[in-house]
Amino acid sequence: MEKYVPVLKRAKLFSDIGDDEILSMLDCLNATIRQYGKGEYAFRQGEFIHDLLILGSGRLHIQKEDYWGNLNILNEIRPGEMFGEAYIVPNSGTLMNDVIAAEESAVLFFDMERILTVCPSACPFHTRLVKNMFYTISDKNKSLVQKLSYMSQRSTREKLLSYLSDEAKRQNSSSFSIPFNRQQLADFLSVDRSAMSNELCKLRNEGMLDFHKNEFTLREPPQGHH
Amino acid sequence: MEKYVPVLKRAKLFSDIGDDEILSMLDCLNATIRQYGKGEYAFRQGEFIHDLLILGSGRLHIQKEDYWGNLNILNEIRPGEMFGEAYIVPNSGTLMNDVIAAEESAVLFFDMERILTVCPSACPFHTRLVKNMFYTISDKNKSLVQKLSYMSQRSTREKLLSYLSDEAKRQNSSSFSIPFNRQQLADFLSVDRSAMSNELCKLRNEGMLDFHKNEFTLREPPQGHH
DNA sequence: TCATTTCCGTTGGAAAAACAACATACCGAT
DNA sequence: ATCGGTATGTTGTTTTTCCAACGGAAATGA
Repeated sequence: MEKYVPVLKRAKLFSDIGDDEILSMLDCLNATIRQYGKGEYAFRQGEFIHDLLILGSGRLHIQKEDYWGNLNILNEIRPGEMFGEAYIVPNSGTLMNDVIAAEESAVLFFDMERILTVCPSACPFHTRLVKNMFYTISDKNKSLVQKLSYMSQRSTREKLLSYLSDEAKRQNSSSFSIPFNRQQLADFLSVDRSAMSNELCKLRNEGMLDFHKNEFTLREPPQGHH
Repeated sequence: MEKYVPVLKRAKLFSDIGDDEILSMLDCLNATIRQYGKGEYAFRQGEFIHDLLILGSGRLHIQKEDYWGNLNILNEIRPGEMFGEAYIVPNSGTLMNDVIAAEESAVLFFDMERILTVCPSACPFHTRLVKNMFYTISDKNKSLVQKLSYMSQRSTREKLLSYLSDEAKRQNSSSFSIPFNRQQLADFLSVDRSAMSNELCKLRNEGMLDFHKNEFTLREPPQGHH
């Protein structure tokens, strides 16, 4: 169990909690480990999840298979990442996805009841843990809402403008850089790369913005333009 | 303050907590109220939020204005709903949206620090509150992830299939009803209603599914079909 | 330096979605 | 049953996106 302390130390859930405390909390939280071989299903659609899960080592894929058997990889989980936390809620129903080990992996199981039910005195860092938990989920929540606001735009142009506009706000400057190359940005916005590239250049020609590589600058559109 | 107890009682955050406890917790959590007139800005893009917010009465609109001034109503908040919780996280940056009172409204402010820091003994329902908090956010999180998985599909057809497939899983039957009419479903999936209606009928003609009104049945596609 | 690879922009044709306009079915009220 | 309103389905046109293919620029590495 000790071998995973360095991984957990970097996990948001345990930020600001020291090595010793983490180790003692693993006990307090009733943590257990399960190993999965490459290609093995860790969880299947339809299962109930009762524990908070953190990947200790390896790599997991969150996959979805629809009614007609079409497969779709939704997400890749890296060591230290928490997952499945949304399904621990009572009456949240069963898992809607499959979780499969992309390589030999170890998953840590934490008893959720113990995390949320504060122990009387044993763990002084329990409050810290609850806060981290809340912060982690809230953060995820926030980025999901933002992404959704881009994706709900109908056209590639609008998707780009809403995303870039938000980044300008977030970085508090009309000049900013983005953490994506073109292909990644296209994937993030769920559009075709070449079409997006084309649209970006149109926007530049119209004077809405400038860019080179992943440095962007938003501009006031020329007067009289619609 | 007492007048809002019935509203809070119905709020997920206070579920399973009695009237008396709610009232005493309002004190414990340092709750305050602010009133907003119709059309007044409750919060503006760029502000920091430190408190958990619940709408006591009225109606709020979450709006977004982009760099070029285009307005977009993202969400409508009803009494009892919690909002802005994602921005309480330290270093989460400032609010990305405007919040405007669509009608005369009252907003309750709760001190987040006090919610997450468990008081020694005074509030026996504090643990319940923390759980509710977690459950509420997780629930939201789950539905966001799901919606995102539909929206990230490129075509209307794929959006429909992934949504309907998920509903079949969730209701554990290939026959199920959905909580939307056509226009609402189109809005939910961010597509054009008539195009979606058209696509649904194509799918029916291909033998993939059947429906009338908001009752759907998924079917195995006929053999030999691609 | 040269070869290889990756990234980015461009183009044209095919496919799909949006849009507008209309037809039909359904529903509630009188 | 009739009327008005709403929800849904249908069709044809316009616009947009997707897709595949290509060329040049920049980065990488031998």
